[in-house]
Amino acid sequence: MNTGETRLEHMVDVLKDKGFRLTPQRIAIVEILANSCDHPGVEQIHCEVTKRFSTTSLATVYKTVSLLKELGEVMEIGFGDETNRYDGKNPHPHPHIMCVKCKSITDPDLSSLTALSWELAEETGYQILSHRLDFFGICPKCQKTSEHSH
Amino acid sequence: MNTGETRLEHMVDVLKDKGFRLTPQRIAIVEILANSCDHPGVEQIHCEVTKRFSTTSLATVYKTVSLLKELGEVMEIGFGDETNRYDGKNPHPHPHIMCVKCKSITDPDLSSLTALSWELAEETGYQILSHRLDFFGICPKCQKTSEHSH
DNA sequence: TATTATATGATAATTGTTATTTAATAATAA
DNA sequence: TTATTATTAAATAACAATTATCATATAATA
Repeated sequence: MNTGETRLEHMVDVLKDKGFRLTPQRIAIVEILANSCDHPGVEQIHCEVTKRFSTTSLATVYKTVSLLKELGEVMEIGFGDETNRYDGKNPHPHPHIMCVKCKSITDPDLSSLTALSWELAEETGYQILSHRLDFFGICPKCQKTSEHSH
Repeated sequence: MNTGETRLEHMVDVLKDKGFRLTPQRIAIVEILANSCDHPGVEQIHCEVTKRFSTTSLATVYKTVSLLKELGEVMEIGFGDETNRYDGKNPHPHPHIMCVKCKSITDPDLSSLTALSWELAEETGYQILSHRLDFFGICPKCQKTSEHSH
């Protein structure tokens, strides 16, 4: 499965293969998505890119992210009234856990999840295409800081 | 737990107890949320209310729905770029399954889900407050109609 | 019935996102 | 290397869902 190429190289290859141009801004955005573990939002990505290419527009970030989304290379994590966040490391459906205080998002390992999909298909007759499993809570670090503030 | 009062009565009582006024529009919105099984959106609720109170403003629907949400009496179901939908029958976290074609949302029964929360808390050290488990697929009815169209 | 704080309705404002348009530029071939 | 050309970027307008504002209306209470 992993032929030795990095996630960044893979994403760049996908763009190249489909005939999309490899502009510096685009590569920078791909790098950010491929390397960041913190599930950044558009605003955060834009903030990062402009450190290297100061004139980069928000619209460019939106377009690049949504292009990568269409190509199946990033997964969008939408939270109600919050802004969207993106996962470029693992673009396939997987559970997330978000801290409601510091807004950090991490990927827990949860077995016994694929079993759920089967159970569901059996029960409802649906053809399951995708799912979304997100937990909300308070991370260990924020639990500590709220103790201190008492 | 259920003292014999209907869901509608309960929601009205909560409003009354907290000192919120029981205006006709508000009661109408609560009725719609308490009785509809199809997880309506704001637009759909507004459409229903105006059948009885024709001048009801969209803003009133938004405000009432968000009041009930804050009181924990309706649960918001947000889907990415789609508009929000609301569940007034069961305002506590529970799985949904949505048909990507007809946009219908139903509530499947899934056991072995609370176990997942425990597994997660153990693994991550998070204090779990809430969760969201949504499946996307094609419902039996839409599966049939797409066969016909071949 | 009068009082008063709260809710409504109409609409303006805001926010996240998408579309548009002109200028810039990556890829290609001469 | 340079010229060509279609694609991309930047700036900004447009958009849709939602929220805020404020004058008017009204539910609750005395």
